[in-house]
Amino acid sequence: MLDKPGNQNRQSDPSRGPRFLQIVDEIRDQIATGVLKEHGILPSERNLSEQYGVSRMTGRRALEALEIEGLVYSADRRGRFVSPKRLKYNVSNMVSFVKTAQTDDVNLKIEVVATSQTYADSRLAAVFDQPEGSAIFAYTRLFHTGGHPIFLETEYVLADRFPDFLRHDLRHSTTQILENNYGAAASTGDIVISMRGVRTDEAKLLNISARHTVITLEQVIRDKAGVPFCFGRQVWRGEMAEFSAHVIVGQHNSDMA
Amino acid sequence: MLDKPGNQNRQSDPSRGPRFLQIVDEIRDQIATGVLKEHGILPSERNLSEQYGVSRMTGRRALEALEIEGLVYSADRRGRFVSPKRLKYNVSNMVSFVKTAQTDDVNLKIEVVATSQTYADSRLAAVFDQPEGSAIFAYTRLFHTGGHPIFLETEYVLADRFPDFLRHDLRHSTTQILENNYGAAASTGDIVISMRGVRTDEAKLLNISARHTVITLEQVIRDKAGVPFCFGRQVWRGEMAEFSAHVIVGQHNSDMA
DNA sequence: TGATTGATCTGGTATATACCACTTAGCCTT
DNA sequence: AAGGCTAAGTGGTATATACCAGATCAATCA
Repeated sequence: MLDKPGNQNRQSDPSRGPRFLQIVDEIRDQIATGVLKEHGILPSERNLSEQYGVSRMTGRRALEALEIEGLVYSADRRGRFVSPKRLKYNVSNMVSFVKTAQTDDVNLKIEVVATSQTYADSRLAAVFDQPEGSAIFAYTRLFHTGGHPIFLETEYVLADRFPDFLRHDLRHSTTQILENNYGAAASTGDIVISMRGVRTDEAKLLNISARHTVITLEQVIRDKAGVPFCFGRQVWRGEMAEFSAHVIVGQHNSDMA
Repeated sequence: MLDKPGNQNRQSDPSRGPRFLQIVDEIRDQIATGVLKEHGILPSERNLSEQYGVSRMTGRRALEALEIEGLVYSADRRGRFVSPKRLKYNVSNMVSFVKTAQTDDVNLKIEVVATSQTYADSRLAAVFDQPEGSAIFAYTRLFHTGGHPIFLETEYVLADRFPDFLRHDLRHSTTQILENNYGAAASTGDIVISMRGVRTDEAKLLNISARHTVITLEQVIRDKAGVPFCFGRQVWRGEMAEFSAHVIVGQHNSDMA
């Protein structure tokens, strides 16, 4: 059961900790100082192992550590690249988020992945405070910038209150569509944020491997009267996620488990 | 540069995808069905590799995948264990969070790691809208349940407004202390949530290895007049994190970068 | 010109081996 | 009973090797 004795394999001095972390530090510096730029390609695993005189697996460990940190992303069988800077999502300002992000240097693009008309399951019924089976419009969109996916969003709206909703161009701010065309203005919201492992279908759309973690954000949007009219689930690449919000203390709609 | 030819090493049928993912699926099932319970110990890497007839590294990959998912945590050189269920943090209800969590089945314990009196740097000065160098009380606390760390929190309060603050028992809700002893009631807050790699000092306190990701939550707490009186930074074990909040749409204090 | 092929790159998976630092439990002193 | 020691176990790190499948691109063929 014990590993058998054998030859020495440690290289260079182990005083500064694990070899792969030393490599991580060097590459992290190169990213910080701009030697490696956003979307710039990193050395391959084999290349790195030669550069530093370590085995491929050690070079790989270093690159994987950088991926976990979020500094680097991997494009399957094409190489690893420097992650772009985070996109900041202000939950309290959903309307202008899409607008500013689309005009900014960010150049946010929205791709409509799927649309459908379904009926409320127990969860949606509870969220909207409507009977089960109520007609619901659902649509899934992928947000990305320059071919780089950032997050997936599936939103649900009541079909009765927003007739022909799916006829609008969903590549724009839906909060804006709801406000301009139906007079439904967002006033407050309940959000739940959590971290978990990515699912395979999500991983494919987000262009990440199955071993990554994502941040999920669920939100119920209410009008001035407190009536919920939109429910959304977002799945963010972890390294791209940053959320801010202005919250009310003391009120609690915690029926969102 | 090409890998050289060699012997066959693939075992069993590769039709159902990578071997380590099949192992992951089996163990995930065992956790879901309760065969393995919260804080229950999992097979060791060597043990697992024998059970499934794979190499130790493959067994390791499986266990690491479960760690990334958040289903499993690793206690260095003691083994791997099933993660407890998430602790839900309602940002809109900070006061009762500590209270209910301490009486609940959760049995939340607070350990005071450090306290100090310092002076506001530019960041804190901006947050509190006070001149740089203002006296500040700072304290860091570790929240855990049954020896299992959940998150670290460092909070800052203005020393002038809350004299002798550090004299109170910080193992209780500080929001409550501030309200009961100084009449400072939380009314609204600005929060920022983000995911990143853990730092080594944090990793030590949270009892996780350096390759993990954490969720950070920063919050500025304001009274009824909108005056900020408490600033906090939380660092959560990713798999333990879940946040909910009641947010106001349309207002934005986005000077929290 | 346009499609196909093939060499060569990439990351992903897998095996086998080995040393290390640390924890734990039991045994054996004092 | 308290302390110290040791053997066995654990995860962490590291090397070396190998095969696979997808991506890329240049050379080649129709």
